Parts: sequence; structure tokens; C-alpha cells
Amino acid sequence: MSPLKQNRSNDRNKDVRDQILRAAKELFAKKGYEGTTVRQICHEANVSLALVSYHFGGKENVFFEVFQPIRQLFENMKYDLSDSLGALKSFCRQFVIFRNEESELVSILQQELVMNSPRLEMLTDVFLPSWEQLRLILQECQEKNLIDFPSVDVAVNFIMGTLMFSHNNAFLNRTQSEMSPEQVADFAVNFIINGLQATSEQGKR
Amino acid sequence: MSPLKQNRSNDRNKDVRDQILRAAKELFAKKGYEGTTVRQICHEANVSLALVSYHFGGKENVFFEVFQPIRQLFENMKYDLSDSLGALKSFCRQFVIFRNEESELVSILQQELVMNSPRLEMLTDVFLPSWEQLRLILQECQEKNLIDFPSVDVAVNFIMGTLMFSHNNAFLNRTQSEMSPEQVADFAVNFIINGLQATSEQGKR
DNA sequence: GTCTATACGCCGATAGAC
DNA sequence: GTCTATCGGCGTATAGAC
Repeated sequence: MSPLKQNRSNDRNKDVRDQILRAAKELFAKKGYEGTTVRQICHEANVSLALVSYHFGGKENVFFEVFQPIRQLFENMKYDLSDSLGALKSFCRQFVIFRNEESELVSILQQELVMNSPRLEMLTDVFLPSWEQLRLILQECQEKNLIDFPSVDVAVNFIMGTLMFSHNNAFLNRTQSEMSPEQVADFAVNFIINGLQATSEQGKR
Repeated sequence: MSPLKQNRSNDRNKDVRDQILRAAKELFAKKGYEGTTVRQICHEANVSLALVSYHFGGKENVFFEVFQPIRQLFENMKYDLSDSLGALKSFCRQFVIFRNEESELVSILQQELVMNSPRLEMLTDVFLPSWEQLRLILQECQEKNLIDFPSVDVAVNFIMGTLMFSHNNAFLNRTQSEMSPEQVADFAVNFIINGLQATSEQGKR
């Protein structure tokens, strides 16, 4: 490390690209893509305004790069369809864990999904496989008569809603959750598996 | 109606304020508040750029006014806590119906919630009562031992996730849902009520 | 590689004619 | 009330010194 480099921040020695990506991820999650300016990112990263364009070629490319670390992770997500109920439980649990570990990425993803942003195209490889896996698992469960529910599509929505929406709002969840991530995961698995079971009340007003 | 008024649009005779509000609601739902420009709103409403400021005093006030019609509706939302299980079912069903009838407003609300926008303060009276109602209902259910679940807070999140997140994305729900809104409501009620039931499996890996 | 200074467009808001 | 034209500001991106 050159002694000429100013040490303007505690971890200035980290690579500039990483600093920008870290700041961008944090700000995108908090304020949204459009609500975040390149100026803010560079300020938070303690670098000058020009470096986003120099290193990444623009704000949009920073957005893309932010998701790079998890692209590999998602490619390896395969579930054993022969044990489809187990696969469903495993999927839900892993998603809750992932959501907890990468809460910022999930928050960004959620925002882009909700507003159907043009950037979703750059993210299809990140989340579409998960959606498809879940759909396949649910179809298996239905075909084997393990669970009985009226619609795979609607079920996918309920499940992803349950898994993604939770714990993302500062002032709705005013009291810090008393549950550990593992307990939340258990609760989520339980909620979803039981929820999909049809009851005799179904269709009744 | 003055014959001097140009009839530039099919429903130009409608009040200009209403036209602006209609266009704004549609665009906010589709592109988000920040992603929507005043120019777009006025173009879609077939009025000139100046009229947003003239009639409402700015973009933010348009946003506030868009939610005006449902403010009254939400104030009257009371549930019979003595029948807390019935109240829970009723809450869920009404929310699905509401989501279906006012899908644009729900979409806007969802976006603002997810990105914790500064405009949420203007919307507390719209949704916070619902959240509180649900929390109260769940607490009642728990105290009366009607349902057994580990955390009211987390349950609120699961439920609102299930109710709000569903059916909002254009290309995830590629196949049009084969269920009617009432059937979806039934499924949602069933999903949530059954989901909250604890099983002996809870806590098991 | 990193900086400062600046280009240039689009934003929301408004002045002023009609 | 409604329009067109324009203002001032901030957005991203880049030119050019170091």
C-alpha cells in the first residue's frame, strides 16, 4: 500500500470498487435505486464523484455488480424433488436464512419487483430460478397428493409474500423481534406448510 | 359545460382535478412516486404542465390526495374482537377484496412501505390502523388459546406479506390466475388460519 | 487512478399571456 | 382556469489536471 494514499476512512485501504459497491448496496436498499444518487454513493464510499463512471461505467452497472456475489449461489440451488415436502420445507428455511444474511439484497429485489422496474431484466437470473424451483416443488406436492391447494400460481405468491415481505419496515416493526432467525425460519416453514393444507371450511363464508 | 372548452379527450368534460388524480394514481402504481414525473402525469391527463401546481400546489400534494377516497373507508374498519377468529377471517377476506378493487393504491402503498419513503408519514392514517387491528385480533386469538403461534409481530408480517405481495408482478404471474377474487380470498383465509396453527413438528429440523 | 470543474438534460415549479 | 415559455436546481456523466 502506497504511503502516499490518504487514509480518509477507517477502511480506505480496501479496494475502491468494493467501497463503492458496499455503499451502493446499502443506499439502494434504504432509498431505492432511483432514490439513490451517484453523489450519495461516492460520498458514502469516501471517493470522488467520477469514480463510479470510471470503474463501472455508470450507475446501472453498479446496480448489476451489486448482485454479482449471489449469482453463483443461486445457480447451485437444487432441491430433491422426490421428497417434495422436504424440498418445500428446505426451500422456505433457506430463503429465510438468505433473507437474514443478505437482507439488503432482498430489500432491493423486493423494491424492483414491486415497481416492475426495467432493471428486473438484469435480475432474472437471480430470482427467476428460485420462483421456478418453488413452482416445481409445489406441482410435485400436488401431483403426489401430499398437499391439496387450489392453485400453484397463487400459492407461489402467498409463499413468496410470506418469505420476502417480512421484517422490512422500520416503523411497523417497532419492537425488535424476540425470535432468532432460526425460530423465524421454523415459524415460516410451519406457516407455509400448514397454510397450504386444505380444510373442510374452504369455500365457506 | 362551456362550448368553448376543447374536447381533447374522450372524457375531457370530467373535472381536471379528477383527471390528474386518475393519471397520477395509475402512474404512481406503475412507476413509483419518484419514477413518475409531473410531465408524465399531465400528459396522461391531457392537461398542461402547470395545472398540477395550480390545483394541488405540487407533486407531493397530488400523492396525498390520491389516497383521500379511502381514508374514510379505513376509519370505519372495526372488527368484533369477541369473535376473534371470525375477525381474523373477516380481516383477511376484506383485505383481499380491497386489494383487488384498489390494486393501484395497494401497489403504491407497497412500494412506499418497502423503501421506507418519507411520504409514509402522510399515509400512517391509511394503513397503520389496519396493522393495529390485525395485531389486536391476533393478540386476542392467542390469549383465548384459539390459535397458538410463537410471535404476534412475526405473524403480522407473514399475514401482511401474504395479503399484500400477491399478484403484483407482471412477468412472474405470466399465466392469468384461474381463480376468481373470491376464491383467492378463500384460499388466503385458509392459508393464514391454518398457517398460524402450531404443529408438533415446530422447532424440528 | 483519482481528483475538480463542468457539460448538459430533465426535474418541479412558476411567470405571464390569454 | 389554462396555456406556453422559462427559471433554478440537481441528476449523471465526462474532460482534463495531477
